[in-house]
Amino acid sequence: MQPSFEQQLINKKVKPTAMRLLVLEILNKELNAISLSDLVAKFEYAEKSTLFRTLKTFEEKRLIHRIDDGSGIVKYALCNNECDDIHEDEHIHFVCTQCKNTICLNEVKLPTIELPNNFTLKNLQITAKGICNKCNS
Amino acid sequence: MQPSFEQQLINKKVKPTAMRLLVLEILNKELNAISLSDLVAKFEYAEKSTLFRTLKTFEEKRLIHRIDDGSGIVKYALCNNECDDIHEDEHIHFVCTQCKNTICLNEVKLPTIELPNNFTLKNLQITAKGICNKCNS
DNA sequence: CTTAACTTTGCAACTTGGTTGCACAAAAAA
DNA sequence: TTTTTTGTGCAACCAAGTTGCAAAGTTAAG
Repeated sequence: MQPSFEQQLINKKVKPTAMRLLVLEILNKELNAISLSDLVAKFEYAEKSTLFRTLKTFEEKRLIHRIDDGSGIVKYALCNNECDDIHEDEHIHFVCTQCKNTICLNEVKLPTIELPNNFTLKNLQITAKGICNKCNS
Repeated sequence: MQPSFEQQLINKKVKPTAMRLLVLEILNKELNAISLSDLVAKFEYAEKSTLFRTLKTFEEKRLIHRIDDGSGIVKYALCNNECDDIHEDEHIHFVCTQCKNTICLNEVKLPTIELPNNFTLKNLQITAKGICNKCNS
């Protein structure tokens, strides 16, 4: 059974304020990755800086991970549970060129890449662009 | 034999102004991808908007390609010759976490990725992060 | 050659995303 | 309850990217 939003926050050592609960709720509802502006837009009276700091806290405490999908705008999505330890955002992101949504493809496994001599790989960031399942149907 | 800078511009149907020749020269010297600000910094008296438009023109006329390496800052690098037709930036970019340079790895071939059902792939953008050959030696 | 038409450049100004300082409110600790 | 810490709201700022406009430069037409 899913822990409550409040419990989710407590588990990650984040004090569950009203603001944070609201943001967490939105992130849970949201299937796609959202940006700070997206988030601001979901509130009637929004304080950008507070939301910014909320996202920052969530990221530091590993509730969410940051996504750079090549749009130039940072987006965020909830972490999977595994994020607890590694927090390496080790999955592909898909950007639909039609609906513009950014989706975490957790199930797709990362390929191995052969780098030239003397290059050391720390981490791979892959963004696939195309048409998503919803726009295709 | 390499065509002159002027000839390169004419070939791509770009009027070879003094400004553009200077920028092309810089891009040719530069091994790594550079941003607009990087470019501005290379001039004593620089007009950001002119350089911005120069890069834009170069990109439209396919002399250079745009790179989003996850830094949030757009960078540019000269196209290979093949860019004439496809202009799909079909190679991996490497970002060195030490020297911060962004390098086009033209020789590394792109992996194939299996997307879930109903996703159509148009294009893959891969950024590898780690330590580059220079920093490693 | 001279005027008209178009292109490029320089300058200022603006937009947007991201970020910070500061004071006040709220919560936790003493 | 008082002190200390933490969170929030507001204003302001920064950097990257971008645009409008007029002056300068180029090219084409008469």
